[in-house]
Amino acid sequence: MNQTAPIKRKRGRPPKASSAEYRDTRQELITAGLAVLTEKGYSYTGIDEILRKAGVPKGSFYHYFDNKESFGRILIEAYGRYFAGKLDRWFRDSSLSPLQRLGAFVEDAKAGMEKFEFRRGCLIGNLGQEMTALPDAFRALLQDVFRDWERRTAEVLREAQQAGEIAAHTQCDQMAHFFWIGWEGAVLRAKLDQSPQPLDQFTEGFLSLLQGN
Amino acid sequence: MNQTAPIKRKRGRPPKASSAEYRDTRQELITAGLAVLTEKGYSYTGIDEILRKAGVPKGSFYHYFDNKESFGRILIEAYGRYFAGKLDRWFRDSSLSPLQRLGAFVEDAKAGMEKFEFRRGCLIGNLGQEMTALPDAFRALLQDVFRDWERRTAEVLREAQQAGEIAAHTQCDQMAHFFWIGWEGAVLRAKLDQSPQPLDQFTEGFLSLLQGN
DNA sequence: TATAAATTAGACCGATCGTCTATTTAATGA
DNA sequence: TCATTAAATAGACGATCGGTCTAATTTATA
Repeated sequence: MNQTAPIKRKRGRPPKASSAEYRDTRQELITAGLAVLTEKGYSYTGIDEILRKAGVPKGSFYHYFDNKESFGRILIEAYGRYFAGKLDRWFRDSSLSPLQRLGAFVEDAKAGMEKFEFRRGCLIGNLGQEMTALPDAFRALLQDVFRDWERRTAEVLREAQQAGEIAAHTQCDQMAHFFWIGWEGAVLRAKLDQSPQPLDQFTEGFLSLLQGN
Repeated sequence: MNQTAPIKRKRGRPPKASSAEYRDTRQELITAGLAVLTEKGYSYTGIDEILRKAGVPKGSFYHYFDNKESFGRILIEAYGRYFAGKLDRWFRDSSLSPLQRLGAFVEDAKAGMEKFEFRRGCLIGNLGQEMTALPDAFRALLQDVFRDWERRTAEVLREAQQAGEIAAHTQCDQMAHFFWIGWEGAVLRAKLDQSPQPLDQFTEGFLSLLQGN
């Protein structure tokens, strides 16, 4: 996010000593790309805007990436991994009960949206919505990410079951699927309303569905 | 949708007799605009694409509308009205119980998505997601539409309450809000998965939340 | 019959899109 | 040490965007 040093970007092959710079430009493009695409999606976003944000000249982009589509694929995978890590961080926190872990994730996600004044949403949700305008190859990637997140969520629900927090007959896989269907809607609405309220409202409903109010 | 007659579009002032044609071009632009924007959203869609789809030359667009933003506002309002009518049609069908009316709406919406092979979603949801890339004036319009749909939905829930289909302590306004938060997520996911399954999954969860299993 | 109103035709502008070639700099191998 | 190659940036390129504008055409109106 922050430019730790005002690195001079120079033409030509970089000196080997500072080989840190080699990866830097590429990583800065990915970071800037995620920032912009979580806000505005893929189709409408121009490469120029990402380059401007990263302070990288246009020629560099096509040195590090084949084209916009390839860049998009890399962003989807990077975001999927990033978010899976975030899920794990909370879902494996044994100092909390399984349902509390779910609640802790929600609070974290809320804070994440608030931090950017609800301008940034979920990359996967954004791209899912504009799927008809996207390269076909994106569909399977986006579906894979959801499958992964749902698998992790189902796992924490099964732990809640074992801990007796939710009924034994609860169908955890289906509930995890339901969560991610509705959660993306809540993120969308939070962006529209510029408020965490939809995230809370959906979470409350989901928890009360889990516990059979 | 279908061109009922192969109307010849002519230059010059139209004859007064067929004053139907006066509104025709304007209406065809709106229809084509809705078709494209429910698929791809606002920002990435060019006016040219809408004109091509409607078979209308560019000069006509700026005769009927001030600019793209104004056109967008008109589409939001048109879609809001269109969908409110669809809601009313089902929610006021007294041959069905209140909860059955909700289910009938869901079936109708599912059929609507299937008809276009899950390429078209909800205009309001689409625009909500890309809000950061939209004219500021759109925000309030989109929120108004959701408020309107939620009001109509809360009404049918209250009727379900009176009919004893759901508990008396159910907070109908909140439940209607929950429905529309999650429903938009389900539409998004149905588009990604090209399947009605997410719509069914969300509806099943919502109904079971309502009935407090 | 002259003028005004309504509509379409399509050229045009500056900006921006994604892509590609040329240039510059440093590492490498003989 | 010097030619060659690898790594990176610079910026041109044609296509297309939203938006505007003038001209052309047709009918209504007075």
